[in-house]
Order: sequence, then structure tokens, then C-alpha cells
Amino acid sequence: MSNKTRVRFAPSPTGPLHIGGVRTALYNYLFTKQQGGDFILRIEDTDSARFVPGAEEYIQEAFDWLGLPFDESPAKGGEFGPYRQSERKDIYKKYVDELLEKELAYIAFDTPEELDAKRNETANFQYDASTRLQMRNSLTLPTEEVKKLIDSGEQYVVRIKIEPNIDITVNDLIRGEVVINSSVLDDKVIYKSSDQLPTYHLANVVDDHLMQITHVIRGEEWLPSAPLHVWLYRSFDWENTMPQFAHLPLILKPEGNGKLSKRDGDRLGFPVFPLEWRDPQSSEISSGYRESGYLPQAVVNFLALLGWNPGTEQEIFSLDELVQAFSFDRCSKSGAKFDFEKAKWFNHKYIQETSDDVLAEMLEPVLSEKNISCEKDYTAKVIGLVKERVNFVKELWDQASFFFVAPTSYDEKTVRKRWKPETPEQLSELIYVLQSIDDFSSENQEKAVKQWIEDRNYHLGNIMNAFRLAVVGESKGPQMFDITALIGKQETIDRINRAIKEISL
RNA sequence: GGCCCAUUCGUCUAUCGGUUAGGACGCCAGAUUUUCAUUCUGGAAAGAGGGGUUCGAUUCCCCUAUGGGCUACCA
Repeated sequence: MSNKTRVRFAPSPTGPLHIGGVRTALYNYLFTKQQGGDFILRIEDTDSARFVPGAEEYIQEAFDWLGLPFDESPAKGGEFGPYRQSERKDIYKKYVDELLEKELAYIAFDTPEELDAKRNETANFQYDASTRLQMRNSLTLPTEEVKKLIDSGEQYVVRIKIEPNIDITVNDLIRGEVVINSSVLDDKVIYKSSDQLPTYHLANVVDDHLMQITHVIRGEEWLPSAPLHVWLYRSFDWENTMPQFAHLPLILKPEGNGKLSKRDGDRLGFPVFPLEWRDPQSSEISSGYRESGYLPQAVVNFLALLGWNPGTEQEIFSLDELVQAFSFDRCSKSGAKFDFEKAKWFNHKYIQETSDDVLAEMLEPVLSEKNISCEKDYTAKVIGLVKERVNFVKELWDQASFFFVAPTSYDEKTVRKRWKPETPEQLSELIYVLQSIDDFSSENQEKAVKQWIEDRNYHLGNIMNAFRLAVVGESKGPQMFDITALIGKQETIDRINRAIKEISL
């Protein structure tokens, strides 16, 4: 067996991938790539009842968008496949039988109703060494009886037989040694005859072993069952090749209590999913980071810092830099509340670093939706002027619409404040001044207009603000002459004329 | 209820026994600006509580409190 680092991200396809899962996957990726290892996607669909169509495709697409490619996956294949647990039925059966033969597991016939009844009558009922002898299973029933029940089609499950009062140590890369006494563990179901599939615990351990996974990096919600997994490795006699564990702290709701859940996002005004998701049953739509105008690099950067820090004051990291810098001993042990404001800030930073051409490409759908077609080059120039004021790609339109369409109305407050009785006449003069400028560059305009203002002893602020109101429609936007230089002389003059006509009414 | 994990500014976090407890987001103020922003500068803002150990604890130990997770024939 090679000692190459191999990690897996193992979601169950029960819906869209949530942002906490994305972070877990990201840490897996960072760690394994730092080691020169492999990043594997395994679909854990052992619960046939909860399968949601489209979820697996969604997961694939999300990682494509994020730029975190898998080395092995259902889509890509690999030498340890298949990568969907539902396609590995036969494999698991063999290992379940092995445990049964070694008498480390047993068959149980108790129905869900019987178990419910038991739980109701006994407080803290647990199916374990203290109770298993009172239940209907292969430990209490005669062998022929067990055989007869199975042959007659009686549904059963296989339970792991946990020996009581043994301290089980889980060595966690983030938390150190966690010791749990086996008496608090129950005889977990590892296989169900109803769908002939194992439960998570068994499938997980068998697959991690067979796929030669070296590190299991997952959410903290798995910490309580980690001792069971260790027990399973022991039962199979695989403890010497058992993967190392790292249980990541959870991502919490920004306000109130509890871990971030699917419903939190749209309720609080930010996405919790990488991509937009449309529920196949209810048709309900949950927003995604991609559709909200986040750049994947910003999402990756933000998520990486949520629960890990470099120990320096650097905050902006490329993926490669993250791969270099990541380490488990700089992961925090406690849950992190999701901070939407900071996510916005990261996106702002990344938009500044993205080229105008790329942003123009991203703005294209918005423009065509508004029936605006223009040169990419023009759009890019516009973006160059306004991008420093936005957090999201979609905000570019709000900041730049007047570059594409002339104002149809004039902001009332600004009119009241900036449109004086003498303004129309001054702007008429301004038109003459602009008319006389041959090279309509920003610099030339500024020189000519300022000279005129000085000659006539006008008030700079009054002129410029009225000018802006006429061209933009309100009191916002980049340098005035940068705007007019881009939209051109004729358009500028037209807009001033229109404003004189309409505002004076 | 039981078991496990955690606990530094509002939030994300640095500190690995001795610091004016540092940074970032957000917030507030000032500067820049022909507007709105951006940007820059400055400011307010933290060791859950109680016991120990120690010359000295945010840091190590214990208890309490609080938060979180798990406790399914779900993952």
C-alpha cells in the first residue's frame, strides 16, 4: 500500500450542498494538495428514502464553479470505484458477513414499533450489552429460529456488538485525544435487510479502508460516532491502517443559536448554498453565491478563514497560497458564526483584483436582459470607472446604468439642492464650451471647463453638480469628465439640453 | 436526561506564563473629493464566573455557567 495522502469528501445527495459542507471539502482539498495527495468525491447514498434527484449533479457543478477539482469521483471515475455507495452493495454484504461470522455483530428482528415501545417504557433505553439479551435477536433466539425467520422473509438488521466498559481513544488532529467509554455506545445498526444496504457507519469505514483514505476530515457532528468507527476498524482488524481523524468546528448561525441551516440564508439575506437550488418537490428556490454575484475565489478565501488562520496578518489568499499555508494546528476548535458583512468585504476585494474584461463578461447577462448591446471594450471601460464602489457584480448596473441609458428622471432632492434659477443659462454656456473642445478627453474637458468657470467667476460646486444631475440624473458616480469622455460629446450635450428643458418645467 | 466538544472586542481571530492583550470586518469621527462611493488616518470595543498551581496567569488544573454537537433501520 502506498502512503500517498488520500482524502474524501463524502456528502449524501439529500439536497444542495450547504456552505459548511463546502468548507469541509475545502479543508480536505487544501490539506491533501499540500501533501501532493488526492481529493476524492464519494456519494453516500445509503439512505434510499432520502435521495433527492439532481443533488449529485449539483455537488459536481458546485465544485467545478469553486475551482476545486476531484481526482476521483462518480463522474470522473478512478481505480477505487464505484464512487456511489448504492453501487457497492455487494462489497458491503461481504464485510457484514465477516463480522457476523466472527460474532462481532448479530442479527436483530426487533421492529421499529417494538423499539419505540421499549424507548417509551424505559428512560434512556439503549440497545447495548445491558439490554440486548432481552431483545429479539440472534443472540437470544435459537439458530434454527433465526434461519427460519430470515427464510420466511422477516425483515432484520445487523447490529455491531459493542463490548462494554472499554475506553476508546480517538486521536484527533484538531482536538487531540478524545476518550470515550464503550458503555455509552449502543449496538448501532450497520446493515438493513429492507434495502440490502449498510448504514453510514459501516459503509464509511469499509469504503475509507478500501479506498485507502489516509485522513478523514469532517464536521464536528461526527465526533460522537468516531469511537464507533474506531471500534469498527478494530473489528475488521484494520486498526494499523486506520485513517487519521480531524473533526472541524461547525459553522453557526450569524444570530441566535445553532448551526447554520438551509433555511437561514434567505431568511437573513445571504446565500447558504454555493449555487442556486430549486427544490424538485416544492419548486422553492434558494439563492446561491454564484447567482448573487460572488466570485468563487472570494468564497474560497472567506471560507478558508472561517475556522482557520495563517498566524500572520495576511487575509487575502489565492488558492495556491492557502494550500501552502494550511495546517490543522491553526484550525480553531470552536464553532464560527457566519459573518455576511465580512464575506461581502472579501468579494469587494476580489472584484478590485479582477480585470475589467472579465467583469464585463460577467455583466453581459445583465445588459442583455435590459436589451443593451454594446462593445465589450466600452463596457470594460465603464467597469474600470465604477468597480471600486461595488461589492457584487450585479451592483455594477446600479452604479453604471447611466453609461448605457440617459436618465429619464432627475432625483428630486438633488434638483432642489443643486438646480438654481441661473442654472439653465449657465449650462447653456457650458454646452458652448464643450462644443468647442475637439479632443473630448477627460483632461481636455476639465481644463476647458475649469477655465470657463474661472473666467466667469462661477461657483465650481454649483456648476459641476448641476452638470452631473443633467448627465447622470442624480448625485452619484465617478469623476464627471471621465463619464462625459466615455459617453461622448454629442450624448453629453443632448443630455444637458434635455435636462434644461425638463427640469425647468 | 446521558455522553462529547468548546468559551479573548458585536463578529472572525492572534497570544503557545510576564504584552499598553495585536489584526480584520462592522461601527463612530476626521482627512481627501465637483456628487455618491472608494481610499487614508484616528477612535470606542474583549480574556464567562469562582477556586487553585505559580514570584506572576487570558495562557496550566478543577468546579460552575453558557454555547454547540450527538443520542434513528439519516448522513
